[in-house]
Amino acid sequence: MMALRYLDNLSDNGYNIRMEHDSLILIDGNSLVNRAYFALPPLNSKDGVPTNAVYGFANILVRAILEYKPKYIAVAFDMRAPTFRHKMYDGYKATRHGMPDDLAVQMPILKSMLDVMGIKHIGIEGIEADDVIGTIAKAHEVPTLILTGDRDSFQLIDETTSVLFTKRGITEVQVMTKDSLKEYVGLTPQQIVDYKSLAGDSSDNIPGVPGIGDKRATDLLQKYGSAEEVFANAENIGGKLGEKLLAGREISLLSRALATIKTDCEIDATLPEMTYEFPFSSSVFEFFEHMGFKSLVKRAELFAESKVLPEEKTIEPARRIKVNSTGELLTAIGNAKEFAITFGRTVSISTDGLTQFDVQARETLFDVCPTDEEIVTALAPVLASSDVRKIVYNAKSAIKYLSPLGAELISYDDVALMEYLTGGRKTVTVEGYAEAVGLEKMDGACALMRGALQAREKLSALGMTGLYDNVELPLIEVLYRMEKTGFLIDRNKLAELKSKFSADEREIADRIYLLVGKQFNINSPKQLASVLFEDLALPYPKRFGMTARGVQSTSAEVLSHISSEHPVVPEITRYRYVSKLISTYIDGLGKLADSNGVVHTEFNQTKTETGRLSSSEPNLQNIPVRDDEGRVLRALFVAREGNLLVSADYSQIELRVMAHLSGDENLISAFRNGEDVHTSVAKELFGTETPTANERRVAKTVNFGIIYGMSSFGLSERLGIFPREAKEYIDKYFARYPKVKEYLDGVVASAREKGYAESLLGRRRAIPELTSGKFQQRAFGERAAMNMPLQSTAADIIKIAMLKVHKALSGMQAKLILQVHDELIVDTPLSELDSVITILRQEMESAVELTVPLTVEVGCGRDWLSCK
DNA sequence: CTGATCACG
DNA sequence: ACGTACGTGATCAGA
Repeated sequence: MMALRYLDNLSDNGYNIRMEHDSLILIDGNSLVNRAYFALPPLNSKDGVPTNAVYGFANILVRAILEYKPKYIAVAFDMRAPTFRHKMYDGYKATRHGMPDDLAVQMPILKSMLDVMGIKHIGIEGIEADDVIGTIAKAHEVPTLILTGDRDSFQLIDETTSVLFTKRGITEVQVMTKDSLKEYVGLTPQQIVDYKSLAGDSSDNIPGVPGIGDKRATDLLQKYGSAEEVFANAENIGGKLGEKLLAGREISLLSRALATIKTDCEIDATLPEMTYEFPFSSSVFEFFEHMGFKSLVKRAELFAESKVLPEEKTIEPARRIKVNSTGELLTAIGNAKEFAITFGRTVSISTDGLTQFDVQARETLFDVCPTDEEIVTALAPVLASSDVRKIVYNAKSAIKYLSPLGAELISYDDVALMEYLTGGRKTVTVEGYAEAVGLEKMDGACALMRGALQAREKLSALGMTGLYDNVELPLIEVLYRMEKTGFLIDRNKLAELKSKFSADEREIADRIYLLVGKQFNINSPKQLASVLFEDLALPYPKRFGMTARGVQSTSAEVLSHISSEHPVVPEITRYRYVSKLISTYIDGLGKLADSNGVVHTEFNQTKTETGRLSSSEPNLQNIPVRDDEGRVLRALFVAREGNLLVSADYSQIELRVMAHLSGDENLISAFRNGEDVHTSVAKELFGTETPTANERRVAKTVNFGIIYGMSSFGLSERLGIFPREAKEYIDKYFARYPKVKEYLDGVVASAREKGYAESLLGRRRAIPELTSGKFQQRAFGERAAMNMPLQSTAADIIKIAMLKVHKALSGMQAKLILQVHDELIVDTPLSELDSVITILRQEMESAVELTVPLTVEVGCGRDWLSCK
């Protein structure tokens, strides 16, 4: 029981946690070395031998040793010989390819490294590494951690065994215990094998029951508990699903046998054999040196004798002081007018950038540690004080952390935001930030204190203080409120659309199988290409090249070119569409709704190159609208009980910005006269007072092209005409709007000279591609430079509008809930409807004053669909 | 994980 | 002579 408790509490950086028992780490050598190999760029030792996989392996091994201080370690490797699973099923791991050569040569090096370290490694012909690990894990009572990137191992989790799971290559690990498995995967360890017996496993080529995938397998197991019970109830389940189950019973039993890790192999591995020497001996040091593992050689704590090379870095290390009470933390803050603070399992503060005080938060091994609540309660007055400036990294996430603990964050600087504005750096973790500035990852508070000083100077030097103080910083609170309020989903409608689209999807799939004469995975571009261009021998339009994987593209564009070649092609196009609607928008949305049916998107403020926001989990900025069939999904987004949604969007904001920035009289007068800009441009291009619908369409495409820095080729593609004709349109456009041409040329020239393009409010984007020697890169830089001020100024404008709208709505019930680049949505009580419409129009149109009017179109309705 | 595909402004 | 419009995020397959 104890093992579970401490494993559960191990932090990412458990530097002051001690194991209370002698523990064992079992490593899946092949899994880890593979991940290391693919995660790292090619590296070589002095003699030119590839080393990236060994280096990655060494790094994660060292991290595990330092964090968990295991008494025993063993590494298991797969051998070449076939195992009982291959004999049972020909296809087992049949989709696996052999190791790349430059990985294979590293295997003996890796094993000699383990030998030098005195770490036992085991490879037995005919027994897979998983089975070796399973057997050893079950044979010993000690707390055991299995280090692997392979999810199969989750079935071995029990009271004393957990899995250290590598994620994102090898940069992150997650401890998977019984409880966290339930939380993240939704299954018990016992159910993992059941799951594979139903869903199969494509990486090992375990078949599973045809027609049962991840979702259905999980649902069935959550409902019936075990695969056995699922089959016992197969007849009651009925329908297609029931049939699939009944038909797939045999294959499921085979799959189960393949997926079950053996725990009773003949392996002799006693605990004493699995001890190792740490800190490492000088031969390990020499090995690292010979291999060129510089960062490992520098770490004194790894080696018994101090043979460490002189430190190159000149950055003064942080002094870290561990405190045991909230009182000591408050004393450390003292009367400081500002201090840096990081939250997490450890709360750290620094007032001078040199010394950092850490207190371990949350439940830990040590009863003396205060809880999150205790720390936050003690700090609450100073966090909420407008007299003390708090320096944080990603304030919105700090506010989210503090809010449920009853604390507010008022008066702060956000280093992540400053870094984004001044250096175009995207937000990482505070630990990542500390490392990026040359400190240890634990020295977050010190890094922030130092970074804030520099970043403020840089903001001021770049003329961005106003953008930061008056727009980006206050926007944090607005975004937080929007996220917290969230958007209500109509769950009845969701279920209704789900069954309607799913039935549709099944029918289309059946028609496709009938038309091509076999079943295959329509979602697999590779399988689809082989069906279309080999089985059916349809002509592949040759202007579409091969994809990076060396197969023909099956994109909607390719399909549209061959749609009349075979009746299956339009069916596939439609299947794609319906399947996209289901997986991304229906299932995706359902998973992310809270218990009240509300989705809380995250607005990312430090993500884009241009200063736009982005939205994720779920992304509410790409809900279908362009096709009638998909647009109905907007009816899922509804106003709260008794309320209405009001949607307001800027009309042609980017073209208006271009009119303003270029000063082109012709364009300006079109907007001042309230003309439809596409029609105006059509008149100019075609020399007619009454352009046809098609002429307007062409003009609209040209307008978009201008915003995106188009080429004649690009325009010709989209209009389906020859590049020569497209060039005529472009020349004509620039002849009629000469200052637009001047302006765009000027932007590119200025960006090339200064190295960046900028928006109306002084937001910058560095464009180093402009000075590249490669034509392709340079051309990209030119297009990006032309687009940036337009997209970015539009982003500035709606951010100002959001601040104004939020302020104007204060004290009302109506709430801003969504921004979609040029659109704002407010959920409002009926009683406030008129005021809200007025506020939106007023505040959005007056956000900035341009030489052309900014106009806003407003609509309202019970749901988002009916707002238009 | 990366690439292919496709949803949005 | 080069390759082909700017900016995003989610899902799936397959390595």
